[in-house]
Amino acid sequence: MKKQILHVDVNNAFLSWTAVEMLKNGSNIDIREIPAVIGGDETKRSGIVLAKSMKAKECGVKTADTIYQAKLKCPGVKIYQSNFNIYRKYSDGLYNLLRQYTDKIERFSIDECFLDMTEYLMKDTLINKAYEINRRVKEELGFTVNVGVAHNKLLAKMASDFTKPDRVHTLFEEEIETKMWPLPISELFMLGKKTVPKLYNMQIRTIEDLAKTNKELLHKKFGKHGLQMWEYANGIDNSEVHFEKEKPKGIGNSITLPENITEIEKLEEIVLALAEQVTYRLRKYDMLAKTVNVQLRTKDFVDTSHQKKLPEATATTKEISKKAKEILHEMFHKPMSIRLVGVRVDNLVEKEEMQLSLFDKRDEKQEKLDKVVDALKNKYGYNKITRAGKMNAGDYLKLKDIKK
DNA sequence: TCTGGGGTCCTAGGACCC
DNA sequence: TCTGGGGTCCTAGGACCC
Repeated sequence: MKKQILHVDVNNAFLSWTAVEMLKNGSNIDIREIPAVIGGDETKRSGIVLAKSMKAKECGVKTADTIYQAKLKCPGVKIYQSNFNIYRKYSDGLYNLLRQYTDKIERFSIDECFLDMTEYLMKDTLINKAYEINRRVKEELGFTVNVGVAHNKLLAKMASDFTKPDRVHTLFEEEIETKMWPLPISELFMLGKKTVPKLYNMQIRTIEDLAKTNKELLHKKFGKHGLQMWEYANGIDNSEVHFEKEKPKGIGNSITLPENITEIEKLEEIVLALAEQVTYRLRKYDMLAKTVNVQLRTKDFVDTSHQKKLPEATATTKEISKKAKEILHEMFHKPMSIRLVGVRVDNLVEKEEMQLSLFDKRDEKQEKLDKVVDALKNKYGYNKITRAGKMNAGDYLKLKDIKK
């Protein structure tokens, strides 16, 4: 049986949500109506555009441009700082509205959802529901969404990306040739800036060109990715809407430092602070990690990462930060000027799944200590509680808006 | 004061085992 | 003396997404 899928995509999410919040707080300007962007903070060296208004887009401002570039392209553009607590609130508002239509919702990102509406068997009913969602979000929540209507997730997502904002688009199988095939390959989901030039060199320019390219040739040239791009170009996607809460596969935290660091002692403090955040989140999921990974970015934007297996799965700050420091020392073998430091854990397992053997070596005392600290953090907010020995690192980190 | 931060999945090479 | 070959685990890096 054919699935009935909707993809709901918030238009200029961060900017729209900021606009609605500002209006609610008594602002007399709607930043959706002026040249404006949501961006990081240049003084913290995180100055890139995260979202832009239509007027800013008309000047040529693109997502991920530097704030510096945005100002050049669009003199007088207004810059607003991002605030993920606000985004989470509006994202939840959208989710709660969509839940009135089905429980089978996948939160694909903070501003995108897939809905499995297979219960609405009539095609017209499905399209009517899409328009209803579009209208209700606008009226009840104050921002606009695009809704894509199709028989699989890929086509629904491609459809919601057609003309914006505030639109409903369908992309059923019989519409692929007219609506999707004429588009340039760069518009196809999962074709990024590395693959597109390679396809161009093969004289493949449109999605139709790709759809009609020999599948085996693509397989040979691009491996699994080649098969996937051929299927996507032909509108083939059998994936399910993953509506059940999924546990994360890895958890990471990284920070671009306010200035480059050359001393390993300072890096150690940053690594400890990052490991604290990572393990805090890990424990909130009731999970344990088997692998620790440290990432460094030099002043020249050269990224390296090293990872190591832990002797046993753990979630304690002590063991994970110890391993992270070990890795840091292994990586920092020559003078380096570091711009970004990251710590992440992978190979996560659920805590209950770990059977407690008689020879269990997990440090129960450390776990209890971590639990006390976590409870305090939950009560007073994350940044109120710091650990002795990370004061300098805290000086760097407290500048950032740390997400829970 | 040019270049974020959070993820997922895949690949390729080396180690190691039988 | 012409030294195979399959399988798994581990690691580093790359590509892509929002």
